[in-house]
Amino acid sequence: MLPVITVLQQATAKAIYTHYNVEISPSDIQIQETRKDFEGDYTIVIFPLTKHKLGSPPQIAETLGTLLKESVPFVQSCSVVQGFLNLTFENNFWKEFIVSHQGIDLSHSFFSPDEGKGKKILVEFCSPNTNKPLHLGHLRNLMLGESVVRMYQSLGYRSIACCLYNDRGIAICKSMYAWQKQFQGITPDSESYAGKGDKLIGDCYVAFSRILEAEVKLLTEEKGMTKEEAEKNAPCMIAINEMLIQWENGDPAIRELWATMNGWVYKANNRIYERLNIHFEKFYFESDLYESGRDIAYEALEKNIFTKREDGAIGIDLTSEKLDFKVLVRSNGTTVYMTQDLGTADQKYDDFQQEKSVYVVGNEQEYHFKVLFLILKKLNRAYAEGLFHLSYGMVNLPTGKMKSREGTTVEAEDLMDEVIAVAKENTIELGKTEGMNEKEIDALSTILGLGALKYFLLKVDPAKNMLFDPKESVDLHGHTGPFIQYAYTRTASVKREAVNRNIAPLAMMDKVEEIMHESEKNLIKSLYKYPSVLRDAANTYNPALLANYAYEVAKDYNRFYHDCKILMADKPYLSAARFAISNLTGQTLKKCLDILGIDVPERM
RNA sequence: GACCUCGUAGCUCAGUUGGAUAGAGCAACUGCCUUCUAAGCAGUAGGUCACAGGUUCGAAUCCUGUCGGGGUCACCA
Repeated sequence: MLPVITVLQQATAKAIYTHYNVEISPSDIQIQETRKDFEGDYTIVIFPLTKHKLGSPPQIAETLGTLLKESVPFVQSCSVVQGFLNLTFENNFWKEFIVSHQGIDLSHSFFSPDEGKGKKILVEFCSPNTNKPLHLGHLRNLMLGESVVRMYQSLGYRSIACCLYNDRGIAICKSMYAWQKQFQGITPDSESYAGKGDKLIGDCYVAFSRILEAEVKLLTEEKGMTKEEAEKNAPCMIAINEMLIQWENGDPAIRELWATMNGWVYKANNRIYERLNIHFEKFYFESDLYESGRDIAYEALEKNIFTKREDGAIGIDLTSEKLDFKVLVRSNGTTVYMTQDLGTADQKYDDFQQEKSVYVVGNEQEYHFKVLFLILKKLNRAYAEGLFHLSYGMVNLPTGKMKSREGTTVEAEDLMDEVIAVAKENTIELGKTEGMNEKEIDALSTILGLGALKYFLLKVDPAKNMLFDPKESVDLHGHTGPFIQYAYTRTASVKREAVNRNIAPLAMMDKVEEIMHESEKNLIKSLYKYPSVLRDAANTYNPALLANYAYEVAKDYNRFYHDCKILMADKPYLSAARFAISNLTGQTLKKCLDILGIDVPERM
């Protein structure tokens, strides 16, 4: 079944051709949903056609309206308001949609079109350092990445979630050094850490900053050094640089400490991924890949794609692209961050031969990825066309920016615990927990709390910076995850109740005039849009589109629920129709939330 | 300084490739549970779409400039 908009575009283009003998591409016909204050379902915008000299807008609209009524079976009537041709569909069109989709589950092609079948997409996200705990920013990243994975899965793609650990380098050495100095013998299992190795590492990292501060203070005050000199010459800085060299030389003791401490972070992060219901299929490690681009650089130099500067540095001149000369191998022979990215990109393609490859990384790295993708294109990589940087904005707090050095970060897991606790409080307060045991209450609170948090992060356009208000993020009313979850539980409740009432399926011969209450029709129209919303959201890598759509459906359902008796309607066919609509709503909401990584309860 | 990006109701955000009278939620006020879950529904109030020009049948949307927020401009990651 073609989407209505496509059908109408084609029919309109054809009508214009037969009547005016003017050829217009169907995709140039502007069609939109009719605004609420006007009569109609879809509207053709006539103004753009005036440039083909077909007459005045009202004339064209009248003519096309008449022709469309004849050629498109489901167009019942039309009205012309200025340059807009409003089309009203036969109620049968909407009923047909409900009849043919009643009782479908999430594996139905309506929810899971297979247009991406045989294609692969790789999504890299989270990409944490191993020297501090995941924070609020990572949560936004995680939710975006996971949603993109699931959107493409729903389109039939083989969708692969991967995560690149930045597990080596000077920052890691800082935590290691501080542990040696101040945390000897302390492990995640020590009393104050309750198994949370990421917190221990984070504390080490902060401790290093303190050590450095103290040493710098000493050097500036007693030896009269400048701040820069002091930072360079502080004993702890000398020590970590030494440590980095030892690491690179494979010093067993250093490597062992490194592996142990990273292990603490992996364990903690894995627990968080698990709690968020996020599953990475593949982990990459910087420690395996950090030199992997060097060969590519030399190879490119041979092919004259890269050049050697007078000072010996190898890189690529991008001034013709209005960018700078980008160094990829330093004059001392070492590689830079982007060199590693070249190697990693090849590695990914070797592993998966994907058509599309997405990097979910904050917008501060836009320039980096612009250059990286351009270089890969110039290197003629087969996968270069499928690269996409899903760039997202910062998450700010009401108190200002998060800064790890100032301790104003919000740690991911603390936040998760908090939203769950608040959800629990609210649930109990509302008296919704009657008949539930403690375990069930906790399970529900988790679904609601995390649902609120996840939805809060996903409803905002990824491109934009957002403000994270902790109070708002645990809200259960209004434009929130729990609001949508609640609408779902209503559909579930109706379904349970239906068993007692012998609701027959809706049949095509059932009367239609009466089943088109306004709030009923609005809901059906919203449900109908699901596949095109999914496509838009996937094509633009924007889960917010789906998040806002789910809210719209939930709102429409709540109005429908309020206005129309579902199981207790006057006529059996009314109940049948409404029950079918209710069920399709339930599945749609469940599917949308699932793509957003949000669970639904069956009652709340 | 150069480049990128954002600026919509008191606050947080929607607003399709330019289309009709710019929409939600929160906060405030008012109604609605004897009925499938009121974590809901309905209503009131709230706007110079930062500002100034331009493009055109038509601009929150496109162009130019100004102001303001954020970001990036490494042989850092």
